[in-house]
Amino acid sequence: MLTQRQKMILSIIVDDYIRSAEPVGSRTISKRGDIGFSPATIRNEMSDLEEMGFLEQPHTSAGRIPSHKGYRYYVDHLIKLEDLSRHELEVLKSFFAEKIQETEQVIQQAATILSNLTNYTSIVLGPEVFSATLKHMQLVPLNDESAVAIIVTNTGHVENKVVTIPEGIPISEIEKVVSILNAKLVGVPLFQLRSKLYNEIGSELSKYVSRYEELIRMIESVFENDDDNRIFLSGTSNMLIQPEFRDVEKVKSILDLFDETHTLMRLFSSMPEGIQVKIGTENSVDAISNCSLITATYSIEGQSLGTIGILGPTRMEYGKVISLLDHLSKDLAVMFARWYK
Amino acid sequence: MLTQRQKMILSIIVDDYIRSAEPVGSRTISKRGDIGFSPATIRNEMSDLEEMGFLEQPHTSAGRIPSHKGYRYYVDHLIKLEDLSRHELEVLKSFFAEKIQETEQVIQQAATILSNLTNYTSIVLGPEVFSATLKHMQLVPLNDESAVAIIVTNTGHVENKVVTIPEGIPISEIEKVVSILNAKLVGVPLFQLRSKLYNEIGSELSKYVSRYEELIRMIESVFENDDDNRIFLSGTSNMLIQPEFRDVEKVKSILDLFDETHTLMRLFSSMPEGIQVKIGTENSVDAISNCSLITATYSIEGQSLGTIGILGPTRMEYGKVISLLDHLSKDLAVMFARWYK
DNA sequence: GTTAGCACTCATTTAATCCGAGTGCTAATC
DNA sequence: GATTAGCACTCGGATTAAATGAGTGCTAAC
Repeated sequence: MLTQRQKMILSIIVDDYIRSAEPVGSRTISKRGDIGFSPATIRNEMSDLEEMGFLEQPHTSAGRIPSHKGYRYYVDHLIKLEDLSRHELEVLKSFFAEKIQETEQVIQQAATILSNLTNYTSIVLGPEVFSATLKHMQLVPLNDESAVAIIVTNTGHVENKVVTIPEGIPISEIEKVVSILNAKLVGVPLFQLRSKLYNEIGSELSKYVSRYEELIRMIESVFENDDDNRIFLSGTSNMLIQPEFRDVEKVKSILDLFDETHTLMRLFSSMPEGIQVKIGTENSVDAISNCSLITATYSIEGQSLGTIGILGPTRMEYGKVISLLDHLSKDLAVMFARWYK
Repeated sequence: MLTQRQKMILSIIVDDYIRSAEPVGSRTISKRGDIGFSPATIRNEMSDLEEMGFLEQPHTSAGRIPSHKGYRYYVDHLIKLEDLSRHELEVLKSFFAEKIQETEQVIQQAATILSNLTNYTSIVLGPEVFSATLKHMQLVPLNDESAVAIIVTNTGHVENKVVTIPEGIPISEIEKVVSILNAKLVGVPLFQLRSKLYNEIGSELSKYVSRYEELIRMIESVFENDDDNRIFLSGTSNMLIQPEFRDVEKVKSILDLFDETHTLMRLFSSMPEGIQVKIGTENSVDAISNCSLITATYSIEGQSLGTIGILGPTRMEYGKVISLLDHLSKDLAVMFARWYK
């Protein structure tokens, strides 16, 4: 357990280092008006803090910087959440004042706003389409072999896929199937579609349509939604303005990661609900072991829809970013709730 | 007009500099087996070439590097197009062997392949949807106020947009409009839709539907397609591996550009047909004044559909990249031609 | 026209030195 | 016992100086 004074010193070091990116020395701390201890005292405390693993020293004659453990303690116990600035509130307000109808646009914009306000990289995972329910489905034949299958959800989201029509099945038959499906499946959440398709619809179809298995397999392929384009990045180049990444070698692997949508998806969809702070190696992805990732989920009625997040150096403005994510995620939740009503 | 020997020397300098990124000296050139002139002679020629503006010297005691004008002359007169390597052919072949049905996926993959094979950044503009013709349109009501409008083209492309339904117009009426539109507009190229809508359809509609102007305005908004998501990048971080961009300051503005989809769209859609090479400041965009951009359009029956391109340092492997783009653009053209048949 | 020779230039590398921020320890002080 | 003043010590970074060497331009000879 840390003494009050140790906490205060740790807190000052973290704050100072976040601001300046320079190791913090005992004199600097001592000179702060509200301290009232000499550098020597501070040094003793810092030495203890280092021994306990909260601080480290880049080299003997440098000041101290927080270790991962130090950041963790700071985030868990010492952090002061900052209120949003007038400007930030302004930006958020005007964002939600706009009447946007496209989910994709909203998400893209949210990402842009986050990266602009923080000067870090933002990563936003759009609302999961799975929990939406089927509003309408349709098949538009393109030619003899293929057709576009279209699914519309109650949230206004449209998924489409080009499918190959099983040979020798007349269009009329397919249309019959689609109209049966529409009658049976409208209102069903997408994630239940596949099981319903097999369990309840299959037998039903067999009455009206020959060779329904092939058709079902075709339709099933439509329901396999690809999540990959749910993810949006903004401010990727902000990574470069951080002094710790001034060296090209060190950013390269991070920027490479940004190209790997799939890894990002995996990383993000594994984030638990609420606000999460992952510091350095707490992240499962190697490329960002020198970064911190803060995420917040937005949800409707306890059901998490998607995730917004900020990636920056471990030396990140935790207080500010957490407040911002908290605020925005709640606003997004409200907005989607109204939207999906 | 350059003498044969000057051309040879310029060519060697460009090739060597492209390979090594180091200024090329007279001794290096002289030592090449097939030259047969002493360094002194080469120096005289280089001095002349510099005076003519084809070469420049980073500083007095350094070798020469090609100027923009030098690269231009090289590309216009000296370039040796390289045949694709076995490996490159292999990759392209297996790409086109896959049966992919989604335009978006094809384009994304094409971008990935380009950046992987070249180690530069690739930028790909997907097929213009404008030249496709309308296959089907539909309106799916979500609730009393809004609906999803869906357009399917003969190429299997689906555009959708959430629209607000003008107050007090019953669904039945809207459905009537849509069915009229379907009857009249199927087969019309998308770029003609808006004019047709006003000139031919307007008067027709007025017979059946009251307050058709509002409806037309609503439908028109659906036809305003946003091009912004036609563009795909890959290998953006490859910019960092170029020695000329080892300095973070210099890449920052380029990476920033990659976030500005809109500028990229403008840049790309202004590219003329065929293969284009823009060297350094020939590019209208400031951020890439130290880069070269090579683009190739792919087209069906003389009608250009989209553009594939490679962005790299001016010190780019022109011969290799041009061959690759040429090859891939033609393959894409064939593929889409068959696809759209 | 070509080339050998030579003086000259200048970025880059290496080494030597200095500087100062910061530490750890000890002894004196509160 | 906690705090602090004092001091020797450490070490990265900046500064300077010298050495290196790749490359040039010019001139005179071939």
